[in-house]
Amino acid sequence: MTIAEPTVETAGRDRILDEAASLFLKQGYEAASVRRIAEAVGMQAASIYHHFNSKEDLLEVILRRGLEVMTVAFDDASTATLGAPGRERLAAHIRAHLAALYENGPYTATHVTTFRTAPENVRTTIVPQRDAYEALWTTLLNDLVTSGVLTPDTAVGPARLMLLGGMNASVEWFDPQRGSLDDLAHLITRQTLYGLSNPLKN
Amino acid sequence: MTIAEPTVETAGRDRILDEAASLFLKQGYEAASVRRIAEAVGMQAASIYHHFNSKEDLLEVILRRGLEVMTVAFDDASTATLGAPGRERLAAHIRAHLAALYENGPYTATHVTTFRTAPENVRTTIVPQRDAYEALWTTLLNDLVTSGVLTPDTAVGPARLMLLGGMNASVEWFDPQRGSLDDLAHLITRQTLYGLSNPLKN
DNA sequence: TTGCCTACCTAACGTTCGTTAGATAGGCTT
DNA sequence: AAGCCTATCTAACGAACGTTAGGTAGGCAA
Repeated sequence: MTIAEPTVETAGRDRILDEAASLFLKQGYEAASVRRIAEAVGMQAASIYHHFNSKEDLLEVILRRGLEVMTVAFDDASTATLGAPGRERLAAHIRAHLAALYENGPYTATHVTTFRTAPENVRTTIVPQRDAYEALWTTLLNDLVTSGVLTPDTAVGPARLMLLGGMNASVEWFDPQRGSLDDLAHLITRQTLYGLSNPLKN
Repeated sequence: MTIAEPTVETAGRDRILDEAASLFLKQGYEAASVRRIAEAVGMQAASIYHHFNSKEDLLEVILRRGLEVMTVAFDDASTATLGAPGRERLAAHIRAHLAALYENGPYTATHVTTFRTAPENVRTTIVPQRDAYEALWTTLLNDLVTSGVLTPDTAVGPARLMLLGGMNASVEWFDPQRGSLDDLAHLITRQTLYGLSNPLKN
């Protein structure tokens, strides 16, 4: 009994997180009541509070986990393409972000759809970790500009926001059951690098 | 007293719509209570129900108005660039969609951020009108492919969703008070057509 | 001038919300 | 075997929710 709290990690807790994240994703944070979350898990509403201090606490854990899934995916893509050409590195990171959105549970998808309207105190505590993730992308894009892969006059800030925004918006229409994640990643990579213009009629 | 209902259109009603749309945009539909909306307008919660049948009714009117602002903007852009070159037509429609997001009130921005988690019956009644707007874009992009402006192997469906998704996602970061809407439109148009790749190192 | 209609008000309704208190049943430790 | 701890339960709290009933003041029409 040296350190008590953080070592406890039960299956019940993860079940709650899974169901809550799914409901937050589908209905939004406010619309998904603690009672409905509990019902989805198969327990009473009060039992949720054995695992979490409050509904806001539950949301914060979910948002943080979603961010962590993204960050890990980004780092994995970085180490996997350490010496690779710039275009390959970009492709790998796009693919990684999309994988974070559609694999390892609904946490990342819930994060990107719920963060904007989350209660202010929850949002505030998460902002630093979120800025860190965006900084990873900024560094990557800056590298690609410096190494000449991207146009020298690239506006890195807007480019990053458009790219991430476009990928995140795909949660509204892309169904990983119906479409291939690799196809989506290739499509977005190609469109990001070369655009839609017909090269023969430039 | 031939036709009573639809002729009534008061300033009070529009005030309610404005404040409600702003609150739905900032906090989400569920989090923005009727009482808070009424407070923002400067009246009592019960007075809202003199103008609207229910909170869902209020949301539906707002979502529909947001869609109408988009559609009118699109049609205006179409007639304004009837004989123009393909790239100019695309640029005009991108600029028009962004203008719909950031001018004429928060209705369009509220639509694109609130629609996904809106109550199902509200969403259902709006879907046809929404499909009609997306069809406008599909037709435009198909025309641009046929006329050779866009690559023949363009996947029009995903391309449309990425473009609209990227533009809509800009409501999370673009502030029309700080940045120029024309600059944003040019940036998105250019990135959509030509991508970020360095043409010298192709 | 009377009467009606519009646009608000006050008061209250039943429901659902997040949350807490306290009990219980089963498993692990001693 | 005794005691504790974890995970759940039932019951209930006060607050906030969307909504309704009924009243009132002012302007317009007859």
